[in-house]
Amino acid sequence: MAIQKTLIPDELRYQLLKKLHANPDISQRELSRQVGLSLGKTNYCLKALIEAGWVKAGNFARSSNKLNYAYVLTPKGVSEKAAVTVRFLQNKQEQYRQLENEITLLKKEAAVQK
Amino acid sequence: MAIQKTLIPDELRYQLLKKLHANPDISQRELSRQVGLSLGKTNYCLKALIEAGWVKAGNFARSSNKLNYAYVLTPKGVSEKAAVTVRFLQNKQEQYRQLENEITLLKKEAAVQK
DNA sequence: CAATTGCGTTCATGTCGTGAACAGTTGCGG
DNA sequence: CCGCAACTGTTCACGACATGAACGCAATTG
Repeated sequence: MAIQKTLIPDELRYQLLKKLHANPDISQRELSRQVGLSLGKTNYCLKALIEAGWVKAGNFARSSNKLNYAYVLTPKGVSEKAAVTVRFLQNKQEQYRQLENEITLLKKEAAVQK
Repeated sequence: MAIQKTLIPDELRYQLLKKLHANPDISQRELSRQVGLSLGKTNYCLKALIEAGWVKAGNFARSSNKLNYAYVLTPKGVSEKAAVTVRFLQNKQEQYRQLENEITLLKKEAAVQK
């Protein structure tokens, strides 16, 4: 059986690409803080984004620092960011509709039990 | 350090109390199917509901069957069901508002990137 | 030239969901 | 009566996964 690498859900992908696009010169620790992930998971996701070809880890900070990479979105990464934003939006809108239904149902229940 | 028993979130509590109230004579397997839980977790949650005094496991099905309990809501269980329904509703409405905000933000982003 | 700081990376550890397996009970057909 | 199949609640070994302390390295500071 082929091993299925745990793939990053849209929500995470969206937030990471958004953060990185706005601020490529950011450490994994800082990124993990801003997105609310553990350091280990951030590292894992970042590698996945790089392997997917959406992000490139170049080192340009202060005179070619070996560490302290800059995580820049590739052209593919930019279009993926746009795509995932749209997908994410549609998802949210679907959730929105479902919530509407659930709320009206809940209101009825709450009224009955009062 | 005191061991913190994993407590059942409102959503689960709501769904379980609702199902049990509508149909007390239900097996754990059937309940797990309807609510979408694993058997093990269903068993765990049921015990928690019983320990909390919201549900009583009496055996009344076909001539005092030793197994095949009936899970009936206690008076406390009934009022908790009403309470959790209201809490759950408020929660959903809060989510609803947050989604509204997120969606408008996402729409802007999607428009910019187009 | 230490010492400190910050970096990316690793991985032992703990947490938690899962469902196959088990023992007990009932109902049914022979 | 007596298997036997079909159900029940309960358990627990297993796997999947998140976590963050620890490590080696580079750059900066004193």
